[in-house]
Amino acid sequence: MHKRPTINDIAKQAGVSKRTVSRVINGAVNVNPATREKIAAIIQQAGFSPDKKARGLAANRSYLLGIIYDNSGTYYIDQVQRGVLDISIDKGYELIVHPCAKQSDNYVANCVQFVQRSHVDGVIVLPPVSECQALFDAFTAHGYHYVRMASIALDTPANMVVSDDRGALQALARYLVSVQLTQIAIITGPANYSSTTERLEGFVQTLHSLGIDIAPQWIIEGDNTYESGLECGHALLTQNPLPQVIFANNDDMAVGVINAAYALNIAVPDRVSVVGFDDNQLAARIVPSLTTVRRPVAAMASLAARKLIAQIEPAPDSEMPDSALSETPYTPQLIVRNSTPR
Amino acid sequence: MHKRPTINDIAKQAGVSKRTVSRVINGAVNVNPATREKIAAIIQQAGFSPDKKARGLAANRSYLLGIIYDNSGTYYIDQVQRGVLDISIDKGYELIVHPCAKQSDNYVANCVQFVQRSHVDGVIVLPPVSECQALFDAFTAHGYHYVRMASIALDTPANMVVSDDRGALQALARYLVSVQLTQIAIITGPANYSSTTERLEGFVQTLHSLGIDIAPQWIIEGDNTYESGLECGHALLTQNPLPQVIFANNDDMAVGVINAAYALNIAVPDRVSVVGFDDNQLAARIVPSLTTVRRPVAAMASLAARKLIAQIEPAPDSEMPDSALSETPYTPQLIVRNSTPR
DNA sequence: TTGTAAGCGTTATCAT
DNA sequence: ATGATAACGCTTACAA
Repeated sequence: MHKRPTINDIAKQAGVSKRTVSRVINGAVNVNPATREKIAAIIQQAGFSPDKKARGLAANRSYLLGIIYDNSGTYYIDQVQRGVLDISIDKGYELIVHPCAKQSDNYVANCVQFVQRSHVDGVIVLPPVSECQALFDAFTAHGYHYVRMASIALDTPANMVVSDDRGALQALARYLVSVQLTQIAIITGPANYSSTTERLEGFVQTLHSLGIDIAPQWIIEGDNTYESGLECGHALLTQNPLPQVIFANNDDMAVGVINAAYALNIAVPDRVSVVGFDDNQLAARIVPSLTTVRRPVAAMASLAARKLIAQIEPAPDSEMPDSALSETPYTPQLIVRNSTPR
Repeated sequence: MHKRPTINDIAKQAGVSKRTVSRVINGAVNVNPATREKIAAIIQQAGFSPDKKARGLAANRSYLLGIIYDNSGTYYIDQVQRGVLDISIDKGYELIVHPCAKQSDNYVANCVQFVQRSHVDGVIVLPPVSECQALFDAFTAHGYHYVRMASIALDTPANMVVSDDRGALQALARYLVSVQLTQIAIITGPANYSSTTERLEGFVQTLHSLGIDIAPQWIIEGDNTYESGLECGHALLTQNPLPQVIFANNDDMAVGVINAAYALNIAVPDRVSVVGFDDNQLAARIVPSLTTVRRPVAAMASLAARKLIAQIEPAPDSEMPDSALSETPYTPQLIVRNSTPR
């Protein structure tokens, strides 16, 4: 690595003190416009950009954001990373990643240690890790900044970005009823996830309000994996009579159901329809393509980044009005494809 | 964020100078064992870990590694990230991500700027970005450290991690011939990618050596996207006679072919077999599941991290023998599934 | 509007 | 074997 220009080099070239250069860098107000422009030009021409570690050392910041996740699905993760970067880069923050193993029981300590050693200024936490209250108790105890992404407000607004999964499943319920699909089975996610509850309740309650109730043996619990979908799908599809529709708590399981149906020689959607949740890359490409629910993941991640940075940088004034961070309710969208009748 | 203990706090507590604490942290030899243990205990008990930015400021390092990619597929990206972290964390480096838009024509400048502003100590570059020579000329000119992942040695061994795609397709050719599948069509990747050439040549030449030649109209160029697979698959499947097998340069395209076959009501593998490359998450889940080629992506990424760190930290001695970085030839593995006859 | 100087938490040089 | 002390590149009181 070659030597990069420093603030001193710029100051020397401009014939001013480095304090003035610092002012220009940070957009302070009290600088002579002529001086400012001159310095800006030199900075530009020299390709200078302030050293984040030096800057951070002085300001007690790292200008690093972290992102913590386990098995959120690679497509989801990728979208979150891009959504966060869309915002953070402009604000001067880089993004560092921390995949963790939620099943290992020391993962709270592992995540705390990550924040400690990496010295990130704050972290964005994806589901299902975002549901682990113990983790955020620890973060709070340490005074760490964080934003959680989830399907329900588990925390203060400043610490949360929420998608309205409940509303999405209300819409799905209405849609299914509207196309006469009323014998419905459900493969839920793990019972202790709030995403599971939100979706299940939104679905079941709306169906109930429309006069439809689901037989208890048609609600079974999966674990959001493909294998689980395969297994639960098999269980459901070997019952008699068959449900008209199976809703799986996510696309991975829904694809498992489609595979189970295929193995049992049950045509989708002719004999049974399948609906998922996520709209991941499989959804559009599986045969038949999957009817599912899509959340605006990248946009949600961008908001998470904005909220996190707002925490880190106490508003200098009312510069960033709260409205910018207000809850644009992130309403997921129902995507109807070929795994339900047209 | 609460105040963390610093080296001064530790020094004070231990009743020694901070230079001595520094020695303990860095495992210097000239320290009294008793002193060392005492200090180590205090560090442990205080939960102290040295501040990377202060350390980096003094040592002219950031202890940050970067990873640059475009559309390598989210599953591939995720595996690389985890593979890199497996190594880098132990060596004290965090990982920062930079998705970039290769189609935008200023992306070389964009990537250079990323390295500049983030002050990463080095970057790992994934295909297809890793094939862009202009980028690495720029990196070299700036004196940046990098490692490229690709299907052929485009650079010095220290800067490359290579998978033997050519060998994998030789194996595939032999397999197909062994099961009597000899009327073969190919959907290649973009002609200017070396991965395309390696796979195509390995395949075609081996087939030729086995007495089989491919009709020119059965070799068409795709662009590695699902949509392209759909389109090229349709083109191939509306010819008469039909090929027995279609090899697509990656899984996304192979899944496109399967969808095209489905649309044309052509049974896979009964009337036509399909083979892909990557073994991404779709491959095992599409119906029928896809015969494909799997590279040890995480292991390759780990090696890339080791090579990169070796560049950054000039070997103190022969501590890390070159053998550790030697080319374990990364031979991909043929995965036979249901899109070819059993 | 601009500059001086101290300090952020480390490592590195040179003594002792 | 250990310790002063000066960097590293920046921000920030405090002056001028």
